[in-house]
Amino acid sequence: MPELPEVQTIVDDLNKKIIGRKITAVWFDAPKIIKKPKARELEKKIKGLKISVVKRLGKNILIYLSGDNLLVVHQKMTGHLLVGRWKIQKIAKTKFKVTNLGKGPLQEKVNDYIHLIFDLDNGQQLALSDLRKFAKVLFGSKEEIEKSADLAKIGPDPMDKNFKGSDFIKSISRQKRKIKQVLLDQDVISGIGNIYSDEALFLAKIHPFRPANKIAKKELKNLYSAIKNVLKKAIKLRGTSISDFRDTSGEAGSYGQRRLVYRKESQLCGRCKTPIKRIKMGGRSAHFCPHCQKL
DNA sequence: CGATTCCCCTGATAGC
DNA sequence: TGCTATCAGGGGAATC
Repeated sequence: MPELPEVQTIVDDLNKKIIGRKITAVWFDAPKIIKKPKARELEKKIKGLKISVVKRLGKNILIYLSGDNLLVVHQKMTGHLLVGRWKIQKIAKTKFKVTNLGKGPLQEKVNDYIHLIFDLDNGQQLALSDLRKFAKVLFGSKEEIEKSADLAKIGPDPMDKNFKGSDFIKSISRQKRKIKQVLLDQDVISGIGNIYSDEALFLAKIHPFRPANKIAKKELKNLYSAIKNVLKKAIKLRGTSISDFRDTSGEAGSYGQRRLVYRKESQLCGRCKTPIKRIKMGGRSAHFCPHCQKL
């Protein structure tokens, strides 16, 4: 599932591939993914706009367009932004078959779940694939979208140079909730999801269920470094593809092979050889070493 | 305030 | 074989 490193990989790709391109047409077959405005309206308004720059805000992909417009994509769990060329065939009243015209990894089944395509003025296309249809698309004036509830509350970015250890300690230590939950809260700190919260807590030797306000300053400092280090490493390796993440060319990332605890239940801890445990909290699962990570 | 539950959706997997 | 039930999971909303 795309978290900060995966989203950063997409943003970096897009900045190489689609800057300066004009959107010439829009196709969609799952209008519910487009939350704002209505799909038809988005189609009408976005045609002719030129892509100026792509940024990341938490796990959101921000595609800035001419005329001070902004297109936002949140990939949620199974969303993929892809650049390529596809052929669309109507196979029933509301059913379509999307086939990749290029070669390479995009031949995979990711094509079966493409629900939104932007035609670009160089013959390329920007496509949104999403098996679960949880992805979210927003479009409007830069001002309106940036101020919208979806983006306005998003907390500081752990990769931001201005986000200091002292800020992290301050915002975390006043929370009573379990530390894992706090790390997943996008309003407290943005970009971290299930994978990297497990990895960072393992590195910092903190049990995922420990109340955030019961963690010593020194441990929080370690956690701060752990988060930065693991995200940095994952960005370098272009993300984790344990689930189904792919970059804009359909290529997998390789952090998954280096992961320490995430989805490694009953495998042995790399530090102490204790079997890794998996426990549920709410609807999510936490993976950790019951020996190294103290409650 | 915090904690829990449901919902969105669909492929994979387990049980019968 | 083929059906049904359950689960995963980001994030928002509703409820306790």
